[in-house]
Amino acid sequence: MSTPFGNNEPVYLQIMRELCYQILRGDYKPGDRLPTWVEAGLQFNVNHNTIARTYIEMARAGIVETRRGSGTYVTNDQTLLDRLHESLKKDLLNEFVSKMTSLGYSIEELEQAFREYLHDYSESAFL
Amino acid sequence: MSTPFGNNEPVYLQIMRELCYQILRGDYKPGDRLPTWVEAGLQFNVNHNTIARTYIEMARAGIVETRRGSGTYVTNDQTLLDRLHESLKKDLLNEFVSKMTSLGYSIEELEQAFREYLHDYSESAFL
Amino acid sequence: MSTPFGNNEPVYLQIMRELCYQILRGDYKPGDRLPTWVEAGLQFNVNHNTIARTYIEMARAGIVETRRGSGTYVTNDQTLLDRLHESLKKDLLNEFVSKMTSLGYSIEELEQAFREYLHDYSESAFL
Amino acid sequence: MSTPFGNNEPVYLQIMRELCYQILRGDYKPGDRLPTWVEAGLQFNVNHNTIARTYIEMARAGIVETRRGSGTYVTNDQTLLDRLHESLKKDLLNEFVSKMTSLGYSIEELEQAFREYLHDYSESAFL
DNA sequence: GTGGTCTAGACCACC
DNA sequence: GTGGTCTAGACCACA
Repeated sequence: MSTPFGNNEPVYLQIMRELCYQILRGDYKPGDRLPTWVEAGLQFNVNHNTIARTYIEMARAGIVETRRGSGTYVTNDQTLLDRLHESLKKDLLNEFVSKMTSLGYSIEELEQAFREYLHDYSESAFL
Repeated sequence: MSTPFGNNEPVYLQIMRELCYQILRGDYKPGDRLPTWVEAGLQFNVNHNTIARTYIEMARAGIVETRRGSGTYVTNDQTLLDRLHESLKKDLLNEFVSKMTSLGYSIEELEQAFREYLHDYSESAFL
Repeated sequence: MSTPFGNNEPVYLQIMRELCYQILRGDYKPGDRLPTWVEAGLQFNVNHNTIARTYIEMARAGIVETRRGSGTYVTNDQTLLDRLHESLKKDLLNEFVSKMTSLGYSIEELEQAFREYLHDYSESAFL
Repeated sequence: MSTPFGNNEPVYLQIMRELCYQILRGDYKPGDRLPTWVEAGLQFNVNHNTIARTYIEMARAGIVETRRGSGTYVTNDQTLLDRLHESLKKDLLNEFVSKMTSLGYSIEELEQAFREYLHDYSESAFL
């Protein structure tokens, strides 16, 4: 049964999230040059204008820095990246726990469900 | 620092989620009558047409049943509700774990972060 | 694949159609007494008020005649019934042919499709 | 004598049927762009929101595909269109035959009535 | 300029 | 009085 809540998130935000995750988990390090609009457009299979918008938003958040005629670079401000990392972690945890409790789960049931999930997850990893 | 990913979800879907959660956690039981368009509109502080759209979507998903001139009722199909509950639980777990791993967390770190979060959470509950 | 056009026809009209058909094909003859509201309500599994509305509409069309405290009777005006019969036949043919041509069928293709359908139909009748 | 069964079908469904027919008979080919909300609203002389609802339903049925900021396009899934065409044909035949038999026509009388109708129909075409 | 959402208010069909 | 449809017009997201 497919969940009845469609995914309406704009494409440029989905890409922004993906790129932020790649930066925060170290795929791109501070100072690294991100792919050009066209390259990233091909990677994500979207129009390069969509990538442009993504980079603009990331620049506004301070995560990247664009240099005219040179490219888009990951910020050197490691503190900012760390804060962002921590902030996203907390958001994910908050969202997950709050939605599960909205579904009627107590803290104990939540822990139980989480354990079961990870158990199944690691088993399936052996395949 | 506020997370740089805005929430663009349409209001009628937010309300749909909220109502589904209320049904699934038992606030409304199978066969119960939901608030009328106007009542729910006042509750959620939106126009009654937005509620109408919400109810249409929920009816299409089989979660509720509308009877003209009478009202909107929670389905009596407990099986469907159970399946929906299970499905939503899995979706939430999947989304949480997949995003955390995208952020670079290993399974162990994930468990660790989760435990810490719940620890802080239950401590703050004593306040 | 289920056709994407739902059936929104009001219940009282569906019942009216069914009763008219029963009269026109002779299940009820001119002068016959129709079931009471309550009886018909049980037959069609609807509220007796819905039957009341059905009978009112049929009376307005002259097909039946209600006598206070006695019941609802099929009209004795055979001419009216004949005209109604002819009229419904033409409507059905018109609607069918016009929709099929709207779907792009020529007269020849229409005849062909109709013959095929009746062929399959009579074959399946042997089962 | 006008048939006593009114047509209460919602406008947005009538338009949906009309557009589906136009697509299925080839007025719009797979991949073609349908008129915008406003254009179609002017064509059918309804509010653009009614067209919006029509397009939403057609998109849900997979007949069209909407691209934000670009337009609404006929699906490229020819198989789906073929199935829909076949399904609508069968529905029309089923409805016609079942209603005629409900009216008391035997298969032979049905064939006879159909032939007569087409005969008159083609004669009138010469006018 | 396109689709998508939302509002405010009207009218209708049904119960 | 409930759900269902439709209008008219506004604003936003996206391309």
